[in-house]
Amino acid sequence: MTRVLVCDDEPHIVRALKVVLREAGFEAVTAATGEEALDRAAVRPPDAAILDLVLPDIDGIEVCRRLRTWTEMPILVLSAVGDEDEKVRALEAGADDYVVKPFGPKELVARLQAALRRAGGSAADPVLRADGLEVDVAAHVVRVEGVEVHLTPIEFDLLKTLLRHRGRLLTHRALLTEVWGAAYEHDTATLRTHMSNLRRKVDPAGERIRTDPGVGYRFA
Amino acid sequence: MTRVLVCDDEPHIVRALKVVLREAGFEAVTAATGEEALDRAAVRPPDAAILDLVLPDIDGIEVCRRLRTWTEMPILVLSAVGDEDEKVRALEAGADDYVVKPFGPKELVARLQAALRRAGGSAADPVLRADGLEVDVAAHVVRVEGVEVHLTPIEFDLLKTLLRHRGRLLTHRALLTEVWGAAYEHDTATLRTHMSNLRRKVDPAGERIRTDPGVGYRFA
DNA sequence: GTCACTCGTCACGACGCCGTCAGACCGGCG
DNA sequence: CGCCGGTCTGACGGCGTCGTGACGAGTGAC
Repeated sequence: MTRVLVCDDEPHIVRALKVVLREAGFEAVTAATGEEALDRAAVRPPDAAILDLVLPDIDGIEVCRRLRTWTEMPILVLSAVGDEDEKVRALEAGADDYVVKPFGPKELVARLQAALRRAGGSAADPVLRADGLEVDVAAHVVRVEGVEVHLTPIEFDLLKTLLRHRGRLLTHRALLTEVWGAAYEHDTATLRTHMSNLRRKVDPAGERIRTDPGVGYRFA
Repeated sequence: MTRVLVCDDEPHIVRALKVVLREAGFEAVTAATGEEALDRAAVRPPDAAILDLVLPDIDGIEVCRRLRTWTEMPILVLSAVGDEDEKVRALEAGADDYVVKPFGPKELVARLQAALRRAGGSAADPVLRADGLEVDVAAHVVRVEGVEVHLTPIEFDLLKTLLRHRGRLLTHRALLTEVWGAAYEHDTATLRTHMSNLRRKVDPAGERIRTDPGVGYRFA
């Protein structure tokens, strides 16, 4: 689900935005101050941000500018004032849109979706990361310690399945039915071979993929 | 210089916009009707478009939709009415922004620049570049190491699609439906042939277009 | 200590996919 | 009517991927 960071100091606005976004199919992450917004974005980057201009600590424009030093996510700026210079400053600071309160919920969602659509073209896909491992599921790209590694289709599906249930134990049966199909349910020999090949490519040190003897495998 | 297509049926608005844009460093191309705007854009694609919603012949939203069938240029929609449903319709039709009259000239320019920034690079370049490869999508011109290369329509679409999703793996199905249409979904033989021809013309060294056996192709 | 079991690894053969070429078809143009 | 560029099809050699079997290592039960 697409995650949107909402930063506003007025609780009732935050609550309203949360409802609107949830109904439109987004997941809202909230922050009441600029610092908090920057922290949240740093810890787990959202797919877009909605910032109020007036915040208790730092200016919304400054938040926007700092976000832009490391991310290209769509940023919408909200404000109660429609002052033209303010709009220009926000847009020049890297905001994608400037919406004046009061605004309709449908308009906000439409503007957010327009910004996301525009960013989706050039922006990077969501990437699963773990240790020095990066898996871009959409682009079918796997990098180990930064260098790209070629995986065969089966190896990629195997790694994807392991990573999707990161930490959880996956039985042989679960992996075989997920990757090969129900007919291969008991073909553990094949699974061993491909797991070996996968490890050689993405886990030469043997730290990431653990085997639970007699049961299955898990991604640490 | 960045060229902006301005479409409005009120002459004094067009004149005002022209001045504003010129002062901001843009070149303005004008049209008074929707059809004229579509014609001008087709003959020589501008880098962005500003469309009034109310036009003598066809709806501004319809113009927007038709432009979107072949171009991704930033589109700003202007309107005298701030009706929310109208905004949503315009944004869903592919517009990047919706500005309600009356608006300040600086705001308009800032919004235009924000849209251009987001659209790709910073400015006027409809040219996709990678390695020693240049693809001018609008002009249908391809250069390899500086020398122009002739591509057939299919080869051009193929290269355009690969380049637009640079780095991402495109399955056979995705390429076939994108370039040929849904009916050719399983016609991999044709795809192979054209991919071979395309490689001979734009990638004789075999470094740019990669094959993922059993899955598809990608542009490195 | 021995046995049974499972796991990881390697080598090998089979199969299917890939790249390439030659040729047929078709519409546009002179 | 003949030429020509563009597209699709079929055939063929080559190579990558996959599944199988064999072998040694590790582990726990008795």
